[in-house]
Amino acid sequence: MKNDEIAKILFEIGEYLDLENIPFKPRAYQSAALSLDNLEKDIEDIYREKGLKGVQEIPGVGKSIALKIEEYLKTGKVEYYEELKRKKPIDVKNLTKIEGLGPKRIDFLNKELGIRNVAELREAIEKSKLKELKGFGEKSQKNILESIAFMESSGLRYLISEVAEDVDIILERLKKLKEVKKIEVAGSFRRRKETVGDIDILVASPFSHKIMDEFVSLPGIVRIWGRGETKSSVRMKKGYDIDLRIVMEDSFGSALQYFTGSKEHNVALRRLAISKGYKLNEYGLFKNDLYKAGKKEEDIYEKLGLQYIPPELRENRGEIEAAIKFKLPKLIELKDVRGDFHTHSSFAGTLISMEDIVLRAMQKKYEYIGISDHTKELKIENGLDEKRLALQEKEIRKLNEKYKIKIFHGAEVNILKDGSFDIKNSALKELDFVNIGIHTNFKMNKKDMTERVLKAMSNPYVTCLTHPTGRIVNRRGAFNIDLEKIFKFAKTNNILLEINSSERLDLNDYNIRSAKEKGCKFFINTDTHALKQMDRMKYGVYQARRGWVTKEDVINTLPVREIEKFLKKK
DNA sequence: GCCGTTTTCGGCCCGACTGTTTTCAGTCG
Repeated sequence: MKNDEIAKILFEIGEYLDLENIPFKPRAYQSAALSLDNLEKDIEDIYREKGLKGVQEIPGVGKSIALKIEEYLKTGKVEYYEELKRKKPIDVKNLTKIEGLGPKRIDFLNKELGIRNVAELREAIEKSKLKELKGFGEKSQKNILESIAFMESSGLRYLISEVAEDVDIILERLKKLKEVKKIEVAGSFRRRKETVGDIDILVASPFSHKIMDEFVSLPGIVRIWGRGETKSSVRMKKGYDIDLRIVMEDSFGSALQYFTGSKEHNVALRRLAISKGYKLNEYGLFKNDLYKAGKKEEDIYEKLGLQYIPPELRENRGEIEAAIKFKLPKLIELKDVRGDFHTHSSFAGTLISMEDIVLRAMQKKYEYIGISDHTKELKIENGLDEKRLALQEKEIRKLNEKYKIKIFHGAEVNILKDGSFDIKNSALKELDFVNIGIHTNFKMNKKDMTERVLKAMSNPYVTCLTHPTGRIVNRRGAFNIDLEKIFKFAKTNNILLEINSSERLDLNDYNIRSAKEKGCKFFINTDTHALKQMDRMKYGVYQARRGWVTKEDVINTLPVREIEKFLKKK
């Protein structure tokens, strides 16, 4: 989609204008960029269908920016942007990533030392030129150099599943202190964003010394960035930072709201507060300087006349408007899930027996469990052919007799390059459910890939399309596919879409929401290849929540009788 | 440059911290 490309250009225009110290325009460009980034529809389609007027309907896009978007769609370039780059050939995008450097200082460094990019900045520091400048010194020079080094060594964001364990340990340790009255994780971790840059932990307490002492002596810390009365930061072994903030109990709710973000949500919320004659900050909600709320987060939303907004929805993607009308969906919860339809057993490629899977499912108090091994094309997974699938059926029947939990027999069938399957319909017919997914030939153009998947979905035995975009967070991007068409087809033909809880997290939050809006239903599955992975269901549920999904949208929340009916219809 | 149940003109979120100053600009979240 051109959306990203244009968003990037608009964002950078904002950064260049920032360098020139122009007020307000930078924000205008950057909010238009954000809005474009969040757009569900393809900007090219919008322009084709509704022209310039349609483009102007995008929030934050007025006449001037719409014209620039049109120019890009027609010529592949925005002259205004090219001119800004010519005038100031500075790599603003990467320079602003360096901590302690913003537009003003970048422009200053360019004027004083002619610095245009990170490499030249590093060179200047190595020659100790920076610290001679007005407003810079030994310390800022050192900090900048460290930030460059860190950026070059990692730069990635972390999956929440990668940091969750550390977070749990820290919370448990700090909770034990009697000085800690309340404690919560805030930031993007609390919003359950798929990846986080750092972790924010918030504590309510009147005494802070002991808490800070404990915090900076936690296991896994490699360095301490700062240590103050109310705020300290540490760098963890894995490479990310944890910030701890201590506030008074009366401000805990407002601080939690503030530090949970997102930034965009907070900006919108504060605007709303102002329009109602309030002032909102991390210390509380005030009217005429009188404290009105702040102890509990819920009170702030209530005083503003809003339904409580769960953290997962706080992205300024319509949640405030919905909360004004008390029309927020009741989001799905982990406890609503009654089974898992994507597990791989040792009958094919993994090390876990079907019985292990069944026992683990019972431990989780599931009502049912689906076993879905790969089919034969996936040699590496020892994929099953028709014969072995029939053998597996016998084993599963035995297990069904032995245990109370209902075991469904399925498969994860490969969608071949031409959209056909690597296994016969006669075998699929015998299964309780059929997942289909792409595991090979990722590199196709959008049209061919879409046709391939649509053809696969037209097979009458298909229950669910697994990991529909093929992406793996931080590792592999989505393949080219027209999701709008896929979602429409899924809705019409009653095919479920998978919310995959593994590091794929596929569908992602945006796609989930757009599928839901088209009336699609989902499976949330773990894609288990090792027993422990059956525990990651929660990450799929988080994504679902971020996609505004309710229990009713997810088929594996149904009681066993109803899900049997659902599957039999296929 | 964008936007509108006080406005088509005049606003645009806000407080803390850092490193540098000697009262504050710039940056961050």
